[in-house]
Amino acid sequence: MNHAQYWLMKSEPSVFSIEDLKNASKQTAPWDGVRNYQARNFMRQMQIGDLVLFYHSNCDVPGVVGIAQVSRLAYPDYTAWDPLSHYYDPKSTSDNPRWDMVDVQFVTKFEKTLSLKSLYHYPELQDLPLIRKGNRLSVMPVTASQWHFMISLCK
DNA sequence: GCCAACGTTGGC
DNA sequence: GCCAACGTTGGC
Repeated sequence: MNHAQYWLMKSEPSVFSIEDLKNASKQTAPWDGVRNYQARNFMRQMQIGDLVLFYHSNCDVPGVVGIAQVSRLAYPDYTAWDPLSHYYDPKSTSDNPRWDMVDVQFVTKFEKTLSLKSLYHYPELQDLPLIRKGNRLSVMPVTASQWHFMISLCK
């Protein structure tokens, strides 16, 4: 793997959890439903093999729960075309798709959740968008040093 | 369930 | 292009 990039992606576990990814066919699933341009643009920058911190939001203990890797480059999010989908967006058409997604594959689940609350304590992570006040970005880049620091916290 | 922060929409 | 209104996110 050459020059993998690092990312963090949020999901509500009641909708799609790391367990769901682990149990999915080929332990792989499309990261659908992103409806934010900045987040979409980050997904367009992803490469096969990029590593992803899987984050659980809107739950008892919000935090990083494991690792996934990008297994397919960005392609149109077809849930935007499905009128019955929660993610339906009539402004996205197959001729001119507005939203993209990537596929991610399960890598590992941490024994303990790396809680958001604990992450606030570390100056090493002060520039991580996740812990900036009011940040709601659901897909964000993580620097190599931030990545290695967070991984070291899991040991 | 509350609500602060933020993004998007659309009238003008 | 401004900006008020509105909808969503997501921690608490």
